Amino acid sequence: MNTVSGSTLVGGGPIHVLATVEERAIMTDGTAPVRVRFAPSPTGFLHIGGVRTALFNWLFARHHGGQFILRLEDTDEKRFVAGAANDIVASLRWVGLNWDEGHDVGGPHAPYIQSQRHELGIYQAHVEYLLKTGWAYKSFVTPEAIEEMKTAAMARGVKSFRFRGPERDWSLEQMAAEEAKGTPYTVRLKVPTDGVTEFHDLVRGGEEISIENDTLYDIVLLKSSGMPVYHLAHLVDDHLMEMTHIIRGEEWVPSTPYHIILYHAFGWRLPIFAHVPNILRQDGRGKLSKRKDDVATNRFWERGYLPEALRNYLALQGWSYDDRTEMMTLDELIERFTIDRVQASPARWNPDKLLDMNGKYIRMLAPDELAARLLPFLSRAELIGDPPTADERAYVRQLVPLVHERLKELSEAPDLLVCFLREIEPPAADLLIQKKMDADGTRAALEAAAARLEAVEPWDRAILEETLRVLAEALGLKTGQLFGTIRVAATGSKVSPPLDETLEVLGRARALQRIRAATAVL
RNA sequence: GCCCCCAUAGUCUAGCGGCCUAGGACGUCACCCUUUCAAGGUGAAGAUCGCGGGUUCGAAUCCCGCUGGGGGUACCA
Repeated sequence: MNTVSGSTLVGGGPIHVLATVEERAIMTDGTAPVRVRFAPSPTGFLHIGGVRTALFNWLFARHHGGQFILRLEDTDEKRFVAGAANDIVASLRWVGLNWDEGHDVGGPHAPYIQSQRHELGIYQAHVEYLLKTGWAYKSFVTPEAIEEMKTAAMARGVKSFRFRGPERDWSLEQMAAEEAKGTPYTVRLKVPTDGVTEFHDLVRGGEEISIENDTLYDIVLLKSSGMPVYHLAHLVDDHLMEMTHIIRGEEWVPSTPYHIILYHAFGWRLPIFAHVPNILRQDGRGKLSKRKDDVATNRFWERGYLPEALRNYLALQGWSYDDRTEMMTLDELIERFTIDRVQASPARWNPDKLLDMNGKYIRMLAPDELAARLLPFLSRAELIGDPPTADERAYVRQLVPLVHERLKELSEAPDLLVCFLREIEPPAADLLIQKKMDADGTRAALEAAAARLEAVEPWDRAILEETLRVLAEALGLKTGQLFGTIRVAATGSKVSPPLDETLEVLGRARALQRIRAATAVL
């Protein structure tokens, strides 16, 4: 029996082809610690769908009082992107997830980065075992040759080509001889050619998912570079790291049979599988893609989304609690999240819903908190300093009530508040002139308003409103007409927070100066 | 092509044989509130539960077929 990194390589226990119903129950009844993982590949920014899968794993672990592990699967040398790991970590933390074990926090099963585990020889040792037991073989056929075999087979009328290496029946000696010649090779799994492979899925419930082995092929386990492929590496690590449940995207369902066969080959007990539904694009045509959709998690912050809103929305992509509860705190999600309520059918990305939820979360924020979250956006728009001065902070805090229930994205704040933080150009005459009014009437109204506002005491929104209402009546104007004109004059825009509050926060001097400047335009 | 999975309004979903004249949310529309925009309130439209067969006294709920959608089909994960 080989021992690798302190873990038993191959157990001598019984082969569990399927975890029994009883075992599945035991593994989630709290008597056995639940251990799940999120294992992203550092090939770019973290996809929003990845966050959803991570969230489900995390909620599952927390719900059952188990452990959540982060593992980096960087066995693809070609697609590796420097810095991606940092982005993934930052994105996960941003939405509020933490992990009990991982490359950055350590843990009893370190290392948690596959390239490092590869260097330790972990995968190679496991492959040796498969080779020795006849579950794998070295294949010297080149990719080009396989391609030729495929076209030839198709030409012969074979409906689907399943590659099985001619070396399947070679002896270890034959393989060694070929290897000695220096011929490059891959190691492939010797997949049974008959019978069926079946497994149970927590999300799909009901019957076992069953696949005819003759529709499978001999997958590569070790690339010619010696680097393991996902199918081998993730499985060895999941076993060594003692995962009890594998919660992953449904795109893995088709390759699960290979994994079952591998577990069988190693004589390991199966973990429990739960394939969570994909998130489809808005139009339903395919799953969200990095190329076509705005799915970079790290972009949601700058787009003005609150992590709690994104997290809540994501929790509802493929999972629901009941027929009406949608807004849930982290603790509520943990308490309520169970796999049996995860949907088997794909969800669809719905930006409108996310936006609505974000608005709701913004409205739930305490004013001080919203002010704090708004500062970076205002700084980025260069409306305040970076970092902001104490005066700027205080002023922004004053502005919060004006936009609090009007924001759906924090990123909208600069546009809404620019007129308070910057001087404005005098507005165009046609903007100032309200319905059923003309230039003369508008000028007269603004002049009268300026006169009244000059004298108002104190400069308080209730007084301001009352003053202007009285004025409107005196001028024979509708409140909407007078307020509209002053609004444009004071803010440069037809849309603004309520005029009384706007004037109050603007201050008498600036308000009057702007109204007078506008009057001059007419 | 082959294999696998899925199927309730435009979208997300509740429903797990009778509580359903199918509930909630987003979106849409109308009205109310109102100084604009939001927010909030009220209400409406929108689903013959994809289609066709069964099982059953009874089916959105169970079974089969079809259709449709999605996923997979790499020395990527």
